[in-house]
Amino acid sequence: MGDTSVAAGIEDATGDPRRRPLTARQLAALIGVSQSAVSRAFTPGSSISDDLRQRIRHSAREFGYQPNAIASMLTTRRTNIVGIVVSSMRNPFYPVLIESLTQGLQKVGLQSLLFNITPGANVEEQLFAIRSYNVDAVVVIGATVLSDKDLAWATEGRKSVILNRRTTEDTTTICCDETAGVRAVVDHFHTLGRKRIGYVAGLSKTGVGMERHTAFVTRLAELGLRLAGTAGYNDYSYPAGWRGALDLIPARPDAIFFASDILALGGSDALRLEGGVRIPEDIAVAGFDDITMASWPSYALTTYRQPIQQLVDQTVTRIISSAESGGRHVSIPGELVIRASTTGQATSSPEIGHGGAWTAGSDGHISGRP
Amino acid sequence: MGDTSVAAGIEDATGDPRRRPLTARQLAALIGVSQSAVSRAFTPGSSISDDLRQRIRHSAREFGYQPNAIASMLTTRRTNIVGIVVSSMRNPFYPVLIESLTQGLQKVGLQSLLFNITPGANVEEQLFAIRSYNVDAVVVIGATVLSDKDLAWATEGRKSVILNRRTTEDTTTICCDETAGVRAVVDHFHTLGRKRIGYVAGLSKTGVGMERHTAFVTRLAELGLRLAGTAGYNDYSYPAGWRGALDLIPARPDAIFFASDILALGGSDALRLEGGVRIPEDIAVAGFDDITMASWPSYALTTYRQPIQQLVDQTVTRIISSAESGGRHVSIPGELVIRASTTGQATSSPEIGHGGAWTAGSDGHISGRP
DNA sequence: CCGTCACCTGCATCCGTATTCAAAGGGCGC
DNA sequence: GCGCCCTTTGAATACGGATGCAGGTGACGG
Repeated sequence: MGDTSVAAGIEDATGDPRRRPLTARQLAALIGVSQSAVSRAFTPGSSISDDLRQRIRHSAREFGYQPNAIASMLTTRRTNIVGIVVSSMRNPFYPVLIESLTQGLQKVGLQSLLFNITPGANVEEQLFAIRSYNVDAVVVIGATVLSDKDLAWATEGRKSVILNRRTTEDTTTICCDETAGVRAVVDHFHTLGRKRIGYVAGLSKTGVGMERHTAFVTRLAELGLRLAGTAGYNDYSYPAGWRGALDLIPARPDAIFFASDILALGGSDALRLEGGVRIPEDIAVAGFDDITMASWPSYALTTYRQPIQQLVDQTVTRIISSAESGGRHVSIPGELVIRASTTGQATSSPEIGHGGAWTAGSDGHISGRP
Repeated sequence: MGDTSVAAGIEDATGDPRRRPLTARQLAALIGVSQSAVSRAFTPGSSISDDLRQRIRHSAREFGYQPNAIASMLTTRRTNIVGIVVSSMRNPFYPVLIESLTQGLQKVGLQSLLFNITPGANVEEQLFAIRSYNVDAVVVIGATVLSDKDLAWATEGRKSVILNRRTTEDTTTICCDETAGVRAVVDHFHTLGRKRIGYVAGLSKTGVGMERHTAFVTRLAELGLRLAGTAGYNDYSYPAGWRGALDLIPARPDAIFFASDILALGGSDALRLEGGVRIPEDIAVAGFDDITMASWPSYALTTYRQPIQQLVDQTVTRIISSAESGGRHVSIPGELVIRASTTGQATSSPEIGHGGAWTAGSDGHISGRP
């Protein structure tokens, strides 16, 4: 349980007795006030005069005092830490989501403790860790590795938000509006006159994959379109998309919807490089997520953009609000992004986000260029 | 300093008085032993009989007791938390590195607290946080946003490892052997008979970019090859690679070395889609890192693979060892991965890592396929 | 049979801060 | 001038577990 730590062998970094940081009591003694005063100087909303607070904070800077967050966690029973549970960052959608989430949390003074739950590994140990670290909230991203039971145990007694995953447990889940997204894509195919539509799926279990698939089949039926076929390899990855697309070729689809962009990228390459298929002339292709690469001119992938910022905002809001933790299912609409993989219209060159340009002569010297 | 927390407004998740978890003292009372005994039952290597330990741990499971990690941090002065400082996860190399690192740390019982330092943002606040959370060690990944001074302050008094970045401070840095890598690539170009080689750089300051550039120019000179030109946009990104590659076309290179894979991908697309260049017939292309996408058949990018697992292993080793924190520069060789972007030889289809295959009929029902 | 010693166990104390409570000080109205 | 109340401050205690120290037990040798 708690003693599996090989790091019990972690040792002190400095040979000499590491100078312990100043404590509130010491600082208080130095400047002739009480420890309480020091504590109050760093506690927003506490009863202390502006004058004293300024004086103490000034001395704190001078002597290098910083409140010990660990100690205050013990008394306040709040860690200001959010546990982020994730099972893989291989799908490019996740790093961006995690980055946004981390930054969103930072903005409100929360830190992110990352729990990487890998399939075969020490799942139980990690779940124990989540609990013993007393995180204020848990955000689960995908992580279909975890059973609903595991999930419930990990989030028991604390706020939690589940992103991009379904669960039968009574917790808040926040997702992009999968159904609307899938419909938008299918409708787009329909508008373009495509009749035989194939589907390449990702995971089939607790993820949002099932929903996308259901919505897809439903919408197809509503529009009277033909499901050319379905393929999937229980994995959201480029190779899975590659093989899934090839599997569908015999069914002669004129459009393929991939359950996620990363699948679509693999599928597109397979179609073009191995299948000899032209996109979108022979087969139109669309994905879901709008990862960075979807916008690369080499793919120009039509896709449904997940509203990352809003997903994050909602997540942060629910974490810092006092709302009961009971289950709420938030569904946020995304946005259909139409690119050449369905329309064939060329896309413009990518734009550089930031940073100045510079070039250098053949002598290798690099010089600035405004 | 410590009071900027908007999350001070974080509120209790449950309306009813949240049942506090069992404490060691309570458990001790329940089973008629002392609190010390409970503590020892969960402290490896402490003086306690096997019998008692088993009994206590058994009751702990029964009553749902778990040691409070926060409380033990206070007395042991060890958090078993490693701060991971990162500035962006946009370059696909980083998510994989972070994932590996997190898992490597987990294996030895360490958790990862993620600090996302963004350019314009609350850098100072984050640095304060790193210190006040008393992390046992700090791992800085890239993060050229931070000045050497910031770095020193954040890592002061604790173990630290800097990955993929240079610093004048006296800390351990662990990098792939940039020089060997660049040489391997240049030599490869040379072997292929390429004579006019261009270079597309990334960041120019504290990153490893300068080293790669220096090594490149040096090796070129040694082999008597011609530097066709250098371009760069102070950014490791696809668009930067795109524009950098286009900048070089007038110089008529027959090979281009990109300072990182993500640049190379953008560059390759620019060359093919906008420049009308054939790869590798007209221009051979190589990158650095070996990110996942480099192996995609659409790019089949020759590159120098960073030894991620070894970088992680070294990092973890240094963190859990008692070695003095003084500066050591570890340089680990990677591996040249030759693909079609230089040789033109076709690459095989991508392989699916895991997960079973399944397909479905046109009725939308998904069935397993072994 | 008693002394010695190794091994366990409990008691008391400490980690560094938040917070309750009481007391001190100041301002104000009557 | 006095009482009252509000603000500000310090003393004391709690948070939950780790650990030094001393006491207790049993084994073993002499």
